[in-house]
Amino acid sequence: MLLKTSRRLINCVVIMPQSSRRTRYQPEKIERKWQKTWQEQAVFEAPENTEQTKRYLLVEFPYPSGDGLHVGHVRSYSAIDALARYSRLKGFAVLYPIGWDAFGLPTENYAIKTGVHPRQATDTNIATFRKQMKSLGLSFDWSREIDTTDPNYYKWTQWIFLQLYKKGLAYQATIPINWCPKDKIGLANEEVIGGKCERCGTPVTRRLQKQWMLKITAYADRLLKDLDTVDYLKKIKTQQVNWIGRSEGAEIQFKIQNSKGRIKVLLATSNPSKVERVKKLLAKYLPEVSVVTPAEAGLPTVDVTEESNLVENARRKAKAYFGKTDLPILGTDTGLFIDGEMIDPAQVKRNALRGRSEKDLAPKEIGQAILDFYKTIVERQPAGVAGYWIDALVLITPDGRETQSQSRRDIILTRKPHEKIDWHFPLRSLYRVKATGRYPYDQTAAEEFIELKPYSDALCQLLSPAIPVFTTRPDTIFGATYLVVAPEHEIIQNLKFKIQNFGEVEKYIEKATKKSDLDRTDLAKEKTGVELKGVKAINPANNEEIPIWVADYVLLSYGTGAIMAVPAHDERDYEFAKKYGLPIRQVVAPYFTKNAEDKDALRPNKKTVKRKTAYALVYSKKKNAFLCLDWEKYDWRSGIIGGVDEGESYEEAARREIREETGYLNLKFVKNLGGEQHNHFFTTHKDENRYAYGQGMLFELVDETREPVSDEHTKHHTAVWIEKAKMGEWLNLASFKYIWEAYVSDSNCYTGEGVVCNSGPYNGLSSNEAIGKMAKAFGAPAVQYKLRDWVFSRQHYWGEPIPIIHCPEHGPVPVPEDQLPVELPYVKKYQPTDTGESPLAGIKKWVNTKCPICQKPAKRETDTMPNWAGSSWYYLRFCDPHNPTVFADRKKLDHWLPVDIYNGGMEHTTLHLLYSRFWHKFLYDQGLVPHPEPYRRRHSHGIVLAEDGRKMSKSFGNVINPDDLVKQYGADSLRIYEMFMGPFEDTIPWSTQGLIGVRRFLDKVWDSQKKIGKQTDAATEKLLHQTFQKVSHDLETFKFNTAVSALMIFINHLGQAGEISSSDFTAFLRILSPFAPHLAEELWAQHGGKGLAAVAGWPTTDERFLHDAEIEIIIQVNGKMRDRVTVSAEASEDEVTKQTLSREKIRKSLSGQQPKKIIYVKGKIINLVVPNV
RNA sequence: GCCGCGGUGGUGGAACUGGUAUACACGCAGGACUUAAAAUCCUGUGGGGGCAACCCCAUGAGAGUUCGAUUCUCUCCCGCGGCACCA
Repeated sequence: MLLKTSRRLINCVVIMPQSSRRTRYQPEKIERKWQKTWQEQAVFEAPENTEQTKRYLLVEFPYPSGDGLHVGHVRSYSAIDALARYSRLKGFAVLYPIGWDAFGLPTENYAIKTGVHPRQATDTNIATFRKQMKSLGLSFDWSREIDTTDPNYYKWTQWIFLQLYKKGLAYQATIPINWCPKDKIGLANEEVIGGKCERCGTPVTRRLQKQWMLKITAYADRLLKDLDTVDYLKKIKTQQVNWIGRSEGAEIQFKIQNSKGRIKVLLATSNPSKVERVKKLLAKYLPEVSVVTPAEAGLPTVDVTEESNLVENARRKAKAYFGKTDLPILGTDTGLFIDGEMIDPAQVKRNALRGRSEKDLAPKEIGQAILDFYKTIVERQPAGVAGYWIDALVLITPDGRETQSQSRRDIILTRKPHEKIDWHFPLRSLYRVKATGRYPYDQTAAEEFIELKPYSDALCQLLSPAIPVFTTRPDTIFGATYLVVAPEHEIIQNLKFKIQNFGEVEKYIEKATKKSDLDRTDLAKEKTGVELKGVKAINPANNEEIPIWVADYVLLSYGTGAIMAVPAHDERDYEFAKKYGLPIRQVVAPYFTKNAEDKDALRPNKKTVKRKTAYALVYSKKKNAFLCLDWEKYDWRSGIIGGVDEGESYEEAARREIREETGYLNLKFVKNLGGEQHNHFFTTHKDENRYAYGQGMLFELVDETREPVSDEHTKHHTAVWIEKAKMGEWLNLASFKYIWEAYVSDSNCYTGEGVVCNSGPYNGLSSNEAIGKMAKAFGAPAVQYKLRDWVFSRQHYWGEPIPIIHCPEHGPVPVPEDQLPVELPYVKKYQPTDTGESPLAGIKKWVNTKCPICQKPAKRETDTMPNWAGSSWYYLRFCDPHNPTVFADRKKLDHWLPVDIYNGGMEHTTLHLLYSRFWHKFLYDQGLVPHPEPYRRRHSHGIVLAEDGRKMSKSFGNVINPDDLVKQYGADSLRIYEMFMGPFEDTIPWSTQGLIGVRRFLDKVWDSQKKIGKQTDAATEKLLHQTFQKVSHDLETFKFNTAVSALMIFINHLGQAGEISSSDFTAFLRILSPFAPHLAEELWAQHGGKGLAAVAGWPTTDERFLHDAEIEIIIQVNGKMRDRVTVSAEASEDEVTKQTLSREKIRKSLSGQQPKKIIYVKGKIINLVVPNV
């Protein structure tokens, strides 16, 4: 109450002009008036049929929350508004639109809590926002206002989704999602705060759920590359680059080692001749596989003699074998089995054609459709399925025709269901089938089996798969001493029958997958894992058998979900290997050489001599110090170094050198330090280049027993004991710095580049050369991205329904475009269902519909789209917001696109920007938009913190409400203050005092009316033109704060000394109007401005005022400012020098000396250099 | 840990391309007006020394390059933002 009263008191004072000597302006009297005028005259509607150059300025459209406009919004809108108004004055045709990104969770949560329908809440919030924005006098083109929750808008959001679907870029996949076990609801990543549910704080777990996905990864490469073509703030680009996370390396296959008879498979036939043939083939080509017949496995024999009853046979087999045996099943004659599920071949074809008639399609298209359909079936399978043994009933011939194929078959296999599959393979094999007119297993001829190698390869892969591994360091492959696979990796399930400790492995997997993300990152820093006993992989570089481990430090979602572990050169692998006692083999040696400037730098014309060298650190416990050498002829400070003689080991050489150079005799070898290292430098005393390669070692001094050291040794260096604490500083040779590092960190892991060693024929290559060569030799160069596909499903009510209908027969079918939009039904309950489905699932009337293909009962998709959907293309709709027939008319898009300047919060610079760039590129590929990139330039404004430096938040009670500020100080003050507070991109705390300062400035502007006279005085005129220049430049470069300061400087000057003509005064009003549009407009009207200041044009700078006839030269002595001298602008260097030297002050500074050197920078500075002053 | 950005008065910040460090604003101090307060106006305001002219020091710390460094290079410290076992 008290607060309110005092505030009112302040208001009263503000309003009473008689109480102040300076006249003050009254914003509340003028602002509303001009806002009305602008609206009535439609001055801010984007002109389309003009000759003017267009400029499209865009601010992120807000989410109309219940809290109303935030001062952070105002910061962005005012600044870009200043730019928009400036651009109009400059003569551009400006599009500066606004709308509402209104779908989203807060509104839905509010609805759940209060029972107010989201539609109604949204409308209320929008009305508030609109009113607030209008009260600020923002020059938006309100005729183009859009709302993402308007069916006329989201019709096109849905339409774009369907285009993505039709191009195979939208698909369904079962993936782990964040799940709140208390609320029983799936959570988006944004709703998970610190591993906990945003609403109730329950720790989030993972749960598999079928979700719609968008294949943004297909655009990863272009999203990255095209960043070169746009002008974004550097940090925004970096964020995008990091998010996409491209890394180059190699994919390498590690085969699983097999041994005879280790794998047993069930042969799904009892036909004796077939059993015999298969056994014979397997014995020859896959000896590790042995076959069990159903009879041997105690399973019933299924009679499949009648080929005409194919489907029935398949069904019977499936019933008899699948799920009843824990052996993998090898081949059947009939039907189409996918992981035990029997699929009716006729149905396959029908589904594949998706309601299109066979007659309308070319044979090739039919073939492709069927193949595509197989893909979707296979890819739909959850992870962990062994592979797919499909007896295809449809064959495609080389010319693409479909043939009768009941007795033929094909194998379609996949390594990993959700990963890319070499779909070329089955087709190619089929060609061969056609060529020979036979198919594999009925023919026993070995050649034919070989000729049909893809089959045998595929079979091998199914039964003894390889593990693909991605690495950025193929040069370290000889050091790969074990493999690690992610707990969810399918290979583990595939190898189920080989893994001896499968129980233990399963337990580990269960524990690992149950861990939430929180546990996996924050807590479980200590690496854990279990070896897959009974299976080994083959290192393709050296054919060594290496163990395979499962560990959760390897992530399924990156690369291939498996790694080759190189403990010697990767810290994570090193840590793991140390813990579990796995072998560590060094294959890259660090390579040290000297810079060209150094006196030990290599001399190219000298020969290089190789020398095996021992590097020893000797530690004395008693002294807590190390035995070192201080070199006489060189600036070297090292440990003990010495060449290794013929027949000597490193240790022997080290012991000998220690004795010879320091005399110490009793030493204990402790361990190697840092492995092999290479040093390449020039030796002055030998006049040759030396290539010293060798091993660092740690010894401990046992006792002081010592023999005398010969003069020959002491003349080169002195033996000294250096305290442990000083060693790091003291050592200065790269070789020993490296050894010391290894000692201190107690790690022999070296992750840098160097020279390849212990790698057979590759020894001696630099790691860079080796990366290329080894990648090709043992695998294939490959590129990986961190970017994942976009999870596009939300189980919420308040979002765009995904326009898909699920038909039991035809699968997912797109809603025909003429039936869009699929409108959100009106409901009373928004709570999610127990099953984690969207609340829409409960609305039977809406869910149940007809299949667009067969008209039989079908169900609507109940998931809705995420918030990001509507905002991924809104800038397109602004070009043509009311078009009922297309999302935007192409001509209008051609006219307005791309967005010239786009501003928004830093929080949207990764996801939103990436998503909308992705959609835009997709639309570009479809020929629907004119450019590959939507935004030419992107800026981000900094956050406005509360006055106390914390985030503004209701709970802290430190929120600043723009409405109060407008009421108390006027919209113009608020707008200018938000620009003046600091650099646009910086986070800055709010300061109401600062705002008051700006208000004083506006009062001064108002007051300066009385300075209007007949003529502008010279100084004022000059400053005015300089201000035109400065303000223009600063606006273009987003330096709003200094633009405002330039205006203040001018007004300060005018208030103190100046006189100004009426026309110059109104010229000032024009440059003021982007910042304080209301005040400028009012004064403009009062002082005879024609029309509106908002469209009055930008004053031209008279260049004459930017250059002075006389300039001031700064005089420095030794770089320090001592005096200044005014000379004519054309003055020559000699003249300036003469004048400078004649000055009393300078002569005093020089104290009689003559300058040794004089540096003159034209028109700026003259610097006199004297030896000592 | 990695990547990016930054560190300038009591405070927000300014300084073009290496050339007068601290513009503009807030705050503070003193003064004017006023019975008084507010408002407004004037003056001062990085630190130290000096009666003064003027001098010295200062852009996170330390080094380097340069006639001259807030600006460029290296090392370190601190803060912010992003990513986080990314193979």
